[in-house]
Amino acid sequence: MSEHLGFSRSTVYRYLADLCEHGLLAQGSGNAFVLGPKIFSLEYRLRKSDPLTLAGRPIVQSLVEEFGGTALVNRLFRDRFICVEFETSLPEGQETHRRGQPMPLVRGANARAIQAHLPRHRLVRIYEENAAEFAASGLGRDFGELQTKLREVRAAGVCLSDGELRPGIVGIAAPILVGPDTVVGTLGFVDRSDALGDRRRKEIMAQVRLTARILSRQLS
Amino acid sequence: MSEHLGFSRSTVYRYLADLCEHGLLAQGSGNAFVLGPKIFSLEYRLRKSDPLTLAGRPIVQSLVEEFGGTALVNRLFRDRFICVEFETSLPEGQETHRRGQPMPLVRGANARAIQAHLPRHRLVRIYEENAAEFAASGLGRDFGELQTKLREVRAAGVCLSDGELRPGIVGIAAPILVGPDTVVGTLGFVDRSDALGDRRRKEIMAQVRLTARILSRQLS
DNA sequence: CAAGTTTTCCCATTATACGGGATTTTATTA
DNA sequence: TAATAAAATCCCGTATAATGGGAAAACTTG
Repeated sequence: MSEHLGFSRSTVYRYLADLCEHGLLAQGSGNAFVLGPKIFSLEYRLRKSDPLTLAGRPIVQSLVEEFGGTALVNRLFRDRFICVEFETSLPEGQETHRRGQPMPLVRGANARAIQAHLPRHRLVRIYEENAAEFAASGLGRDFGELQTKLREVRAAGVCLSDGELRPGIVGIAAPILVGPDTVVGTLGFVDRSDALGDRRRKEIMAQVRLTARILSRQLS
Repeated sequence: MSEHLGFSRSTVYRYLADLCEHGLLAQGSGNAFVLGPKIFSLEYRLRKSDPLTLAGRPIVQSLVEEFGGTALVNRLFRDRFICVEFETSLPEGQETHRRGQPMPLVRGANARAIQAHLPRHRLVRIYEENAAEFAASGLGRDFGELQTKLREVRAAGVCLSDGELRPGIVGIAAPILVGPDTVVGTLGFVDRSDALGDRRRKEIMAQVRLTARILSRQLS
């Protein structure tokens, strides 16, 4: 560790002792270190206090009860986009998503829902940093084209992607907004393409759009 | 904040900026600060890597499927004792326990299961720090009496408490051990007293004991 | 039990975090 | 919209606290 971090051995010992002392690390079996109890308690606090997580839980549960598949709430931080709540009807271990997982900001329905409501300068930044990926995935060979597509998404209030992130998987997502038009996250739904007929997709899109709007209102 | 923490205003601004920078805090709506995205991703890592959590999940699920009620895995850290995995058949919001919640080390079945396998000096310390509570709850007016009781628990490999922590609630717990006799946590089961007849209790105790032993072996 | 290894402890040095104050930005009111 | 007040950010010299070297202690291993 000392080598890897570029600190002297004494310093590494002290660091480890301090981190353990404060519960951020813990000595696991053998001579291994694992993340400590503080992580659990911080997550517990977060879960109990974060309004998005709190309000999102019953919603994702209801969606999955109604339509099967997987439903998730994702939260946008300054630069990261993370799944903060999810529910699935899939058997244990087969989930495609999980709490805490980083979500892509470029491709997929959830990314699109975010992009559509991002202030221009933030969108530009994302576009520039990932120009190659945008071009490769077809949507937006230039920035103008992207904007046109996003304007549609914005008008619709919900968006669908089929096989854009993973082949054979459909994603449906709607933005969660606070205030007039500030996006703080998305409500997403995911299922296998062949499990969802055209009629079903429309139905789910309508529901996701509505529930995301309810969530938005609860937070405002 | 500056007043409360005893730091100058500049320092507090810098702290907040740094913490946000690293994702430990995030600026919430308004001028509030909330725990940041790093908490989610750390918890995610922990969940994916911690063997106790990993191995515990299917077990608590199966127990609840079989017997209803609530099942939990608790992990003992140096000084803290925390629920790291739980499953319940109770409707949302009515759970008595949750992931991340600190568990008591003095009273209740889980506490007893830990105490019974703690090295002497650690038990002494806990006893001394909480002598009043031990005495008040009847078990162990002196250290000798406590030891006698714990010896029984240890022999049985499982223990039951009725209304010891919360009136009308039964707890059943067995220690999770690695190596010859090092306790790292407990497997617990909780339900309403009136929902469990004598026969049922015996049945569950046997199962909890067995599954805790399986868990122990998986970890060793 | 001795040789080797790991861990802890201590202290002088240096680097970096701190707070005061200047500067910029945001909010408030007339 | 301008003027005033308040809040937030930035900058830099000083002082404090983190660092690494090395000695001592504890633990492994042959």
